[in-house]
Amino acid sequence: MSDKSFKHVSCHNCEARKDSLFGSFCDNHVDELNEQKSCAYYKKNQGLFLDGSFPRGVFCLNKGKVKIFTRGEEGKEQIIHIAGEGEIIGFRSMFSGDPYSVSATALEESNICFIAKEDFLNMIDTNASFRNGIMRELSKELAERAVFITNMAQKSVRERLACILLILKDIYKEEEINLTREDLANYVGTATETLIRLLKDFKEEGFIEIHTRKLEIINKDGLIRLAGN
Amino acid sequence: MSDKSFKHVSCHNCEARKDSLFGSFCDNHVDELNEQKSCAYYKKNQGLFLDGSFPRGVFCLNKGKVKIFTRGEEGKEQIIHIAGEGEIIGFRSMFSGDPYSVSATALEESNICFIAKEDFLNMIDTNASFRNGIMRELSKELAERAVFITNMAQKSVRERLACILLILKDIYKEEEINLTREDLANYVGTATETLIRLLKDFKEEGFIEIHTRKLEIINKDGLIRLAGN
DNA sequence: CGAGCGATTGAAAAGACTCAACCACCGTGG
DNA sequence: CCACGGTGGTTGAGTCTTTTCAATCGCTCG
Repeated sequence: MSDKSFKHVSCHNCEARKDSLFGSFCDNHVDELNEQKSCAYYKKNQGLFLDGSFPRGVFCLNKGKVKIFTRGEEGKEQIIHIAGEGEIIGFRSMFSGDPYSVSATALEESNICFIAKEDFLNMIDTNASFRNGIMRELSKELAERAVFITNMAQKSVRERLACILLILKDIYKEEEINLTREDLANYVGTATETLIRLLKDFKEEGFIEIHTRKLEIINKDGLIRLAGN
Repeated sequence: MSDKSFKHVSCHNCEARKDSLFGSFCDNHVDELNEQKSCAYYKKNQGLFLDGSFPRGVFCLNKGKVKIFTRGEEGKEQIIHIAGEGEIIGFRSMFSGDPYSVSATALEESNICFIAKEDFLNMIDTNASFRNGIMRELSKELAERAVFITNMAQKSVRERLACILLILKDIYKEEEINLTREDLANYVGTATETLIRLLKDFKEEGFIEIHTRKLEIINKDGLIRLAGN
């Protein structure tokens, strides 16, 4: 219903691909990838997949941002990760045979390609270096999540907010961070009201600037000191 | 220094292997595995590896329990996982080339085999079904950790304790749960004192029995209701 | 028998959440 | 062009959970 066709990006000159796990593909493989993938435009807040549904393939983010989240008992979202350009989304569930354990939703207008499970698994089986890249990625994420767990368990909300802002800085690069207060709170793992109060504190302490909805980090080192890891 | 030689267990009749990722190995592969692995006895509190050091291979737990943990800023442990019999430990870091992001320590007297990185990676490359098992395992753990993060972020300490007790029940099976209060607190992500108070509550509410240091779950359904997921 | 670690308890303080109300901006329809 | 409704943002007050600190207890290992 919302598949307004976006420009079909070729994998060959896809900037995002170059830093991605597909980056080391030789021309032949890129050809193949380019034929197999389909391209779609996603509106803000449009879902890619839902927790509990069965995966049919992986998504590759050409342009935009996507939040990966779970839902707790009362339906409250917990954001686990925000994917940026070049990221492959949903490949974890390609291997387990289980339904998705997380949901994914576009945070802004995004251009996202899709590769069918069969094609993806075929790449994994036949391309050892790609496979190793995927395994490395799985391992890295596992390590990241261990740190995340530790932060959640041991840091104050204030420290966690500093951590998350630094992570977001890396994702948004030179752009301003553009998330609803609720999404940000659901990433930090706190109540929206608490988050708002802390943002105000951070502003007063000169760590950030608030441009209505968007955030700009103006004292990265200060945040690093505050975050403490 | 503490390598009191334990009985050398053969992979062929290793009970733990049968439920493990090595379980589907054919006889030839088991032979090979058996020759490659070395076997060692670990005392309680003896470390397998430390965060930051470089992995030289993987560990396979024949008998005992091993805690996997990180350390937060002030050195406080956060337990991420407790491994039981049949688990392969440390294979995540085989792929990334990075040093360990977590530490591992035996929680009780354990018998643990070791497989050199080279041999392990060779198995991965040559044995597709084993490889798939490993990838499935990586994915499963990723999913588990997403749940863990959500629990940490959204549940009260009381609910988290219920969750963790249920997880421990699955690991310890019919045995009583045998952890220091501090380890348990570091798993739940709370202060030791808070944990002790909650254990007392749980006892008074008829969920558990406390035998000095050991815990026994006597109302699993109650805990499930309390944990709420 | 004594040292020391792990377990326990109490009291006070801090951090975070909830609830309730209010504001501000934005797009819509009249 | 303006009033209206709605969503997302903000603020305040009160409450509750959880932590911290300090002290005590009890068991076990040399």
